Amino acid sequence: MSSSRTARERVRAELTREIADIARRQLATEGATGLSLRAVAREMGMVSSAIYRYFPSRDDLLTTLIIDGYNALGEAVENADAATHREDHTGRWLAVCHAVRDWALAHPHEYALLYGSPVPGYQAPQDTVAAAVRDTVVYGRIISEAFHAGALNPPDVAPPPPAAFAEDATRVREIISDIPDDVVARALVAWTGLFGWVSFELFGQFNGAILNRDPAFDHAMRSHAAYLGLPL
Amino acid sequence: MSSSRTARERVRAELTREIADIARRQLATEGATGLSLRAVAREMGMVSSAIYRYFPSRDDLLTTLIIDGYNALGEAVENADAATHREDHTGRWLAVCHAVRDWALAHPHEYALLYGSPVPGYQAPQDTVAAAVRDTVVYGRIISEAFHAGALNPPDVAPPPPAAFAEDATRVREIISDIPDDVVARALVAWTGLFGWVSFELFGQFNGAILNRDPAFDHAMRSHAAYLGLPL
DNA sequence: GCTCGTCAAGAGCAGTGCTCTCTTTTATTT
DNA sequence: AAATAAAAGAGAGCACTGCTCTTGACGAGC
Repeated sequence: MSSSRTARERVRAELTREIADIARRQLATEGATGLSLRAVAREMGMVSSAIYRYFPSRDDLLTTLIIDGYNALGEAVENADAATHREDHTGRWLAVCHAVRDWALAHPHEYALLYGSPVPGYQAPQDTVAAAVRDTVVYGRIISEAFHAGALNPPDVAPPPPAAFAEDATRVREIISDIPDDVVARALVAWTGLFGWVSFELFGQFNGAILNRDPAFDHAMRSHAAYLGLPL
Repeated sequence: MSSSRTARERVRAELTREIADIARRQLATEGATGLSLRAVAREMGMVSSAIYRYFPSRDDLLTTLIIDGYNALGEAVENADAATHREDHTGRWLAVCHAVRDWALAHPHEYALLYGSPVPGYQAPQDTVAAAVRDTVVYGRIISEAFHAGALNPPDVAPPPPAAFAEDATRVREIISDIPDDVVARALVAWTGLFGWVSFELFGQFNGAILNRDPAFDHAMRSHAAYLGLPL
């Protein structure tokens, strides 16, 4: 009884996975707007309406791809961090930066789906946020551990964060635990700086100007490290 | 002869402008992928094929909107800079930052078109780049003037840019004139940091975490100013 | 053995960008 | 003023999209 039911559910899970895989391949070549349910169905030898047995709408398929994307990026970041020495906080930060950029360059359309313009009419469901912060959690752990190891000695040039920032800092501390407001503020600047750079590079803003990008990126991220107070 | 010819060309120019205007309104409400030539034609009381007399393709209409967008943002940035004291370089930087963010918040879909995921299959023609650097030119002027006024005293924590950066720095100096490589590098970090923040805010990455955004943004941009070496 | 839920298939709806042809309007030339 | 050339609008049509609804087949549980 349950064995046959699982047999059915197993083929269902298998097909669901295959649809997502083909969709991901299409996403990689055509981009988000080029993702077509009918094309996926065609490639599977299915009729288009059959897809709807597995994904109630195109947006649901997109959601799956987004969650998978966040997880893939998060895993890449986790692996990069794990391959470094725990006490080498600067190395960990740089490893995270390069992991984000490398993954983005390898999966430009997926990156665009995660960090580019939101798909119009598409409202990200709550399921995505858990996966979305996976890389941020790694980043937060590095900052937090560096701070508590006394390895964060920021240059004394930045103004203190405004009082109005306290509330947001408390919320951020649910991810990056136990660091003072000013470190939260600096962490935010570095984090947005990382993704700002990657987005500029990927979305064509550097075209014709910044061409030798590997060393420029590395130096920019070292600059952020210096601003964070990480030792160089 | 020429007066009648201009009569025809005048109504043509008028219609072209009206199409672009309606398209911009649609873009503002529906987003880039929701921009439909047929809908524009419908709103104009035209038949869809007639639009093609004015814009050979949807991409051409998009190009027009993109150029207009860059110009609108560039003008906003220029005005913000012009409203400050020329010697107050920090104030000018902050004015530019807020102008970019304010414009982006007021025109989220247009900002997404300019700085978000590139539209798939769409190749930005050369016409766009002239308009695209308009805000960067203002920024570059501020940095350059601050440097030559001796107002740039960066904290001595950042590593010097790598030798491989020299070539790109030369290219950047065509926009930001006469500043040394390390200032170019810092300027790049701040510039990407600004747009990284705005993109995060606009594309939903701050949702549920950073809510009191005005003061947080202002502080973040002051931090970039400090890193640039601008006096606070 | 019969019923019932699951699934694939197909037709169809409303929409899209774009092209082609045909007709009407406008401007120029003879 | 009439004839000609150029430009623009109208409409049909192609191939495509997401999505819905109905029909028919198959396998599991009573």
